[in-house]
Amino acid sequence: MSNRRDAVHDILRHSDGFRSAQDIYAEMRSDGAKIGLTTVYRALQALADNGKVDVLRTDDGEAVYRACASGDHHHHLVCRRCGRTVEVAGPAVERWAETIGRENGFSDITHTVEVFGTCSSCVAALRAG
Amino acid sequence: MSNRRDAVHDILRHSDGFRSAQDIYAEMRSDGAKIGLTTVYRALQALADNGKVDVLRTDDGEAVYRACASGDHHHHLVCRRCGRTVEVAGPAVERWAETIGRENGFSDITHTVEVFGTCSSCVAALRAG
DNA sequence: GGACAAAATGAAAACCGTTGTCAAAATCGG
DNA sequence: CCGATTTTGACAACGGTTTTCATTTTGTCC
Ligand SMILES: [Zn+2]
Ligand SMILES: [Zn+2]
Ligand SMILES: [Zn+2]
Ligand SMILES: [Zn+2]
Repeated sequence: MSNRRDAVHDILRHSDGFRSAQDIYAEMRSDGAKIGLTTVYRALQALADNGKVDVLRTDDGEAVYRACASGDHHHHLVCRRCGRTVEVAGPAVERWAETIGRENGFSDITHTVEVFGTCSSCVAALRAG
Repeated sequence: MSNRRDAVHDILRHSDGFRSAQDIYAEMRSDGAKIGLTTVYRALQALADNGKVDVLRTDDGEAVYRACASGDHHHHLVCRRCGRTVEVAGPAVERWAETIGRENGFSDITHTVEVFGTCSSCVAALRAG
């Protein structure tokens, strides 16, 4: 039914790192797709609401999206240069967050965890410079 | 020298949780201070650049600031209802982030970690209805 | 104290990602 | 088909932040 939503989802599935709405919109337009920016935003919102994509905020406040392979709770190791992203599990972190919350009398504990670095290919590229 | 910067810093020092620029501006104005919003933004930027305050982004992309007691690397346990914030250390998380990065061939590893929950007083307030 | 240069200030405009509006277009149901 | 419902997208509006730039304050040297 919702062909547009699927189109947006497909773009994300074929991307490695996190992508912004405007980014996705630009790619779709340059691919000849007839779609409006509003619709891209709406599709991303719906996908995020249904847990189909992960969302996070860049340092400058922009929302970026990714269709992750894992549907389970996980975190991300992101190359700050090329955006390459690896999904990682962190049972120790999950336990730590829960414990630290409890110890301080907090309930309904959630957390956000992201790891950044420079991936090996980017290091190589920099060396070749 | 920079009287305004200190004034902004003071507001943060007397606040418990994270505060937004507009929030701080409103408080200063209602306290009779003669200051512009631009200056508040500039002061916060400078304080953040000098590592005097911690910054993070809310879910809706707003930047919020806090003058933390600890100058060392630490994370935050934040009440999502009243904003009360506890500074927490997580040596296990530091190690985990470093390891997971290394294992995937990443270097210059950094991370962001925040824990959210409902603090005990908020739970009590909710119960009292 | 002046005089002048450099830095700080703030009102208003510009910026930019995002959301709301609403009429047109596509889709559905009968 | 035909009316009802949903989806779409151009455009305007919004809100937080940054830029601009003329004015004010501060620092320095005499
Ligand atoms: Zn993910
Ligand atoms: Zn987790
Ligand atoms: Zn802190
Ligand atoms: Zn840490």
